[in-house]
Amino acid sequence: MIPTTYLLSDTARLLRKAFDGRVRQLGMTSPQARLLLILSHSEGENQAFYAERLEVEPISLARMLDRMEEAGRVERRPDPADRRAWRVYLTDAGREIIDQVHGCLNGLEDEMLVNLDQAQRSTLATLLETIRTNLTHARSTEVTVNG
Amino acid sequence: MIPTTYLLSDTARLLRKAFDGRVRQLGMTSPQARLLLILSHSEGENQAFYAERLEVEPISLARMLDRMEEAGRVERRPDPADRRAWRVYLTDAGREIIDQVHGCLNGLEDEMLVNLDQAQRSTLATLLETIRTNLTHARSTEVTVNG
DNA sequence: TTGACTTAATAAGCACGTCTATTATATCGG
DNA sequence: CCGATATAATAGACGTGCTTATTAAGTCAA
Repeated sequence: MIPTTYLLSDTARLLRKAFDGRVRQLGMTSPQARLLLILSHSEGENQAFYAERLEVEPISLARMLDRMEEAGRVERRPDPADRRAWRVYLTDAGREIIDQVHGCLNGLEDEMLVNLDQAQRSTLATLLETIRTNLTHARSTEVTVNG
Repeated sequence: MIPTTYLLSDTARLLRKAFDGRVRQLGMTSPQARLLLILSHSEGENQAFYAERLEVEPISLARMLDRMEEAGRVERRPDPADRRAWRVYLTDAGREIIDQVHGCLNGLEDEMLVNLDQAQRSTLATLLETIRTNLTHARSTEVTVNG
């Protein structure tokens, strides 16, 4: 019997691998692709905003931006109201590949959920949401398990 | 609506974080902890065996072993029948913390699955298994090596 | 035996994530 | 205004994973 912890992290690793394989042809990695999608809906915020959205540390986001800026997909512009902060924008080149990223993501989702009907898919989503909530609150709340 | 791909990778990241936090007190990381558990059941195999078990590349396993050997938890011994290979063993120090690692893992699993009854837990396991299988066979986009 | 192929392990270099520490700037209380 | 505190971003060091390439050794066929 495989512990659910292993099962979950294994599955996620395979997912990341599969997504990496797809978006690699676009010259990017999966976290970068995801940031691009977020930018396509919420452009012009500061780095802390995107770090929060991706649920990574600000420094991790900063490193990613360095590489994506170098690749010419995004650009930092100084925040006119806060000299500490940068505002992040898509470049034209970045904007042009958004559709392809969407294509990769949709294709992967289809592939991943093959053999699962609509009911199973929504059950899965619900279960994962619960676990995510459990893990998010794992630090603050000590919960006892009964039966 | 959050794509299931995101939901899954988010949840896994939180899980990894939570496990890291637990085993950190034992001076190790979650992949190291997992390798230790595998070793406690299957000791004395070569590196390729453990890489396969962890489903990582041999080089990733080698780097992990470097650090764990340095930490005095495992040791490499030359394979008497194959001068290319090393056989991997737990040290006494490594063996002594196995129980604590088990404790971390069980505690995490409980925490993660709070609010899910037995039926939901087994549904989750089944769904994740299906997805894992889907992703394992999702080599269509991958460059084929052997035709 | 020789030569081709495979396999075990490692090296180099990169992406991504963490932690801790640091710099610069905002903000808030007195 | 000033000092304490908080926030935005970055630097350094590290662990884990990948790809690609290399070395050494085993294997198998001619």
